Amino acid sequence: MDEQVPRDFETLRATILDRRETLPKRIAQIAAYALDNPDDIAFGTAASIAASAGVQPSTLIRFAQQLGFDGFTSLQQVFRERLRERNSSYDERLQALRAKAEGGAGHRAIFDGFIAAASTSLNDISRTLDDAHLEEAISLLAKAQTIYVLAKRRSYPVASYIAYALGKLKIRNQLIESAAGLNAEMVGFATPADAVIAISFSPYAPATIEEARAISEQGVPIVAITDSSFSPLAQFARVWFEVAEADFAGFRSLSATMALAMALTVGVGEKRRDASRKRKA
Amino acid sequence: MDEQVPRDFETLRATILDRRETLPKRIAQIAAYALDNPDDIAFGTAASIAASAGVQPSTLIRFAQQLGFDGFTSLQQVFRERLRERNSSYDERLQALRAKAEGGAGHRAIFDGFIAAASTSLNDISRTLDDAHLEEAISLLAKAQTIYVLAKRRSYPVASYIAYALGKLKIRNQLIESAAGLNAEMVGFATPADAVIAISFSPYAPATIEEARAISEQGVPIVAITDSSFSPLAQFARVWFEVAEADFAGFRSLSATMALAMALTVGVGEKRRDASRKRKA
DNA sequence: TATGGATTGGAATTATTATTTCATATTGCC
DNA sequence: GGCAATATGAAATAATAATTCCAATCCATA
Repeated sequence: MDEQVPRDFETLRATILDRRETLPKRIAQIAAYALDNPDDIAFGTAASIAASAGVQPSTLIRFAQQLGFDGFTSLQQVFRERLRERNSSYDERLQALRAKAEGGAGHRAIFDGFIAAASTSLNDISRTLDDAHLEEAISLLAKAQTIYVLAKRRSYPVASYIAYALGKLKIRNQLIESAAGLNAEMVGFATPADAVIAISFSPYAPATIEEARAISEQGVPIVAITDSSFSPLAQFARVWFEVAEADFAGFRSLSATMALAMALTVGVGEKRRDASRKRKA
Repeated sequence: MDEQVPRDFETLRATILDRRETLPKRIAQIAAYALDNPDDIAFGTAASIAASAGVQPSTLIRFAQQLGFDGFTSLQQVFRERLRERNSSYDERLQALRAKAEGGAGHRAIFDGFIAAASTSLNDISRTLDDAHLEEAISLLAKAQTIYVLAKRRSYPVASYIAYALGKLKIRNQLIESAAGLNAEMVGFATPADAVIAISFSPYAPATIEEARAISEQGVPIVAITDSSFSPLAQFARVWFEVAEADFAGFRSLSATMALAMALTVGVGEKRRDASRKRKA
C-alpha cells in the first residue's frame, strides 16, 4: 500500500481538489483553509493553524495523514518548499536573462539585457534608498519658490520628465537646457528661496558641475542625484542620493533614477497640498 | 535603552551591513550566512541553521539578541515576513502600495509605488514583446539614412534618450522638438529612405499624431511605440509595439518603454556594424 | 430507533526546539 | 606576559509544539 504522496504543491493541490467531495466535514474545512491560506500553513504551528481554521490540531494531523503524509510536519514541508521556489524564481529569472543577453543571441538578447539592467537597478535602489534623505529632500523642495532642474546628456531625459511632472502638478519650475546658451543668465536668477534638482552621473558633464557650483555659491539649496560620494555634485548638494544604475551594452538604465525623480516630484506635490490645506484650516 | 529593532528585512539587512565590521568572528559568520541564505533562516530550526553556518545554536541566539531581538524566534519572523511579502505578486503589491500612498502613509510609500509600477511594467513587456516585431523594426531602422525621433510631453524623455544614444552610436538622427515651431518644415525633409521612431500614449498628443500622419504620407516608414491597437499611431506605422505601462499617482512608468527604446537603438547599432563589416569582407 | 462504524474534540504524552547557564577560550590592553 | 573583558562551546533546562489516545458524538443503515 504505497500511496502516492504528493511532494510538490501543485500535485497536492490537485489531489485535494480531487477528493474534496469525499472528505469528512472537518477535514474538508481544513482542506479548504489550506488551499486558501497556503502561507499560513507554511509558517504557522499546528495549533495556530487549527485555531484559524476552526478545527482541532488533531484534525489537522488526520488531514495530513489522509493525504499520505506521516504527520503535519511533512505536509508543511510541501507548503514551505512552494514558498522557496516561488521566491527564488525572480532572481533566477533575472540571472537567466542576463546570461542569455551576454550570450549575445540576436536582438531579443539585447532587449532582455536592458530589462535585466532595469530590474537590477530597481531592486538595488529600493534596498538602499534612505527614507530620511527622501523626507529631507522633499521638504527642501516643497519650500522652494521655483524648482530649477539641471541635467545634461544621459541624465537629461530624467530632467525633462521631472519638468513635465512638475508642470502637471502646477509647481513652478525651470528646466536648464543648454540649447540657447543662456544657462549662465538663467542660473543667475535663482535665489536662496528657490531650490535645484541636479542629476549627473560619471563621467560628469562639465557644464552641469559648473552650473551646480555657480548656483550653490548663490546660496540656492541643491538636491542631487548622482552615483557616488566622490561625485563633484555631492559636494555642492544639501541632500544627495546615491543611485547605482546597472548598465548594458554601454548604456545605463535610467529606471531607478526615474523612480526616485518621480517620488520626489509627487512627494513635493503632496507636501504642498498638505501645507496649503493646513493654512486654510 | 529602547534599541531600534529592525522590523522589516531591508532595515535588518542594512543594520547588519552597517555593523559588520564591529561584530565578533562567529557572530559575523552567522550574519554573513543569514544574508546569503535568508530562506534557510526563514524555515530552519536554530540547530539546523547553526549547523549549516558552522556555529553553535547559542551563537545564533546571541546574534539575534545583539540586533535587539529577544531571541532567535523573533529574528526569524522578519525572515518569514520577507518571504510572504516577496511572494505576493507584483500586482498585489502595487495595489497595496497605491492604497497605502492614498492613505497618506509617508513618502516612502510613494517611492515604493513607483518602483512597483516600474517592475510591473518590465515584467509585463518582457512577457508580451514579440521577437519578430523587434527584428522587423530593427532592420527597418538600420536601413534608414536619418532616423527621426518623434514624441511629445510624457513620451518626450524617451525620445531624448533615444536621440542621445543614437548620437553616441554615431547614427544620424533628428529629434523633432516643438520648441522652435519649425516641426512642419523639419518633417518635410524626411524621405522614404529615412525612418521614424514615434512614441505616444493615450491621451495622444495631437501634434505627434499630426506629424506622424504627415510624415507617413511622404512614404517614410514609421516604427511606433504606443499603448493599444486603437492608438491612432498604430494606423500610420509600418511596425508598432504595444507597451502597457503601469501607472502610479497619476504618472505612468517609463521603464518598459525605455528598455524597448534602448533595445531598438542598440539593435540598430549592431546591425549597422555587422552590415559594414560584411561590405568590407 | 437501535447499532456499528466513522468522525471529532480535548487532554495527555512525547518530541522537538529554543534558550540559559556555566566552564573554557580568546582577545585587547596595560 | 598578565589581567580583565569579551566571546565561544557544550550541555542542561525550559518552552513550545506535534502527536497520540480515548471518550463523546455523529451518521448511515437496518
